Amino acid sequence: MQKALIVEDHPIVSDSLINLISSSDLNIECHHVATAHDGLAWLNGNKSDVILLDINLPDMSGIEFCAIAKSRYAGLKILCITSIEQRHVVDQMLAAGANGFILKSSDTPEILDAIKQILSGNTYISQSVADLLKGKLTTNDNMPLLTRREVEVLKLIADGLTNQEIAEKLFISSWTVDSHRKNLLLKFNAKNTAILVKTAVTGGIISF
Amino acid sequence: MQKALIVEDHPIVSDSLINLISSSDLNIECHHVATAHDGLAWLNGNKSDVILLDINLPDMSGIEFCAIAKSRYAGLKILCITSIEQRHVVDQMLAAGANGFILKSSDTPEILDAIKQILSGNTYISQSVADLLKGKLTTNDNMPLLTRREVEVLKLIADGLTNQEIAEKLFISSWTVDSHRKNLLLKFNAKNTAILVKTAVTGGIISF
DNA sequence: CTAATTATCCCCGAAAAAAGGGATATTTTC
DNA sequence: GAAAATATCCCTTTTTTCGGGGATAATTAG
Repeated sequence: MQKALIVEDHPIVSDSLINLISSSDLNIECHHVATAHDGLAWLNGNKSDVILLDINLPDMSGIEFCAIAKSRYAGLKILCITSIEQRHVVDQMLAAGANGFILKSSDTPEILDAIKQILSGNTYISQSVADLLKGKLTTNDNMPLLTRREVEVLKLIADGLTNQEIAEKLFISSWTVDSHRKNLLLKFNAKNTAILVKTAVTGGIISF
Repeated sequence: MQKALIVEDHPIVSDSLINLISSSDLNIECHHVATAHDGLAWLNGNKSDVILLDINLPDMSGIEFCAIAKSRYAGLKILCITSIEQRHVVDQMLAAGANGFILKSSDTPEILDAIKQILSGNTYISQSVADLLKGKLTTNDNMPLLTRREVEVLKLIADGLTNQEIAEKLFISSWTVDSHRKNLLLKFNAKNTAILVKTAVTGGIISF
């Protein structure tokens, strides 16, 4: 008997997952918590083989939770289940040590398959997520590839700083900031700052 | 036997809903579609008593879908099920004629209760949503209250239009647009367009 | 090592936005 | 009906952005 911990704040989803697993051929016992805090508390005293993890938790980002859990319990497998289909989240999640990644929009059999795969030591990435990583971008992702500096400048622009202010903050000339700004407008094919920021935010490049 | 249409693009959620309803004491037959387009097509030829509607659909906003469905089929009841817990969405949804509103984070019994309530002609609003409407704002909502015109102008600003272009589009003077812009900056306490747009997008006032 | 990319710096002129004033008509709300 | 909110229009000055150039170090990738 293996054990799974479901960290998910939407009962409708967690109920479905528990039902799915218990009625499958997997011999897994599920425990369910709704917050990252409760999840970490439960791990501290209970052995788990796999965590089914929602990215949007009320008290902590799934990315943080994943990083913490992985650093404490080496053998633990983490399968992320989310509805966010944006590249940067997948990147960060995998960097945090996630073993698998599926979307809520995945078929239910795919979820069971993913659990089997990661329990046997593989990394499971659903096709739609794999497409994202390969840059095939099946859905809404035509975000340009930015350099580190450009992202940095973009965030400061979105925070309302002027070229001059950004220049002072980054210890560079305002001419340089202007160059980056122009490149950003070019890469995003944006007419002005307003639509540049909007595109960047909706595209997930700027979070909060 | 009454009929329900589930409009929801996440199989994990729709499966759970179907399961929930069929194993309840409600005598309801469920039909499931994943897109707004399919939903409208099905309604055009099949009687439905109630729609369980997700707000985030791939091809259309749930708000639009709600407005269209309500205008075509007067007796139809619509229960919105979403994870978005922001005030403006609730407002728009109710304005579009929704009969009920619950969150995905609602307990499963609450969902059945909501269906019963709206089928018997009541409007059901879950406690957490009611709290939002009362302005208690349990989570993150410090968005200023905007007028219709301000929202209109804000969206066009975020789309990259200049004051002059907005003026032409709305058949008003560019001075007027400038006034609205100033009020927006004031209400959002924003230094410039960049942070104004960012705040509006992350706050959910501008969708896509 | 070479080529490409990235980061840096520079100039100019036109366009737009921001900050600062106003004012008046029309709705909506009380 | 009166008060408040909303939408409209107007002007000036300063700041900032945008479009169009250009150029040179420092990395990075092949």
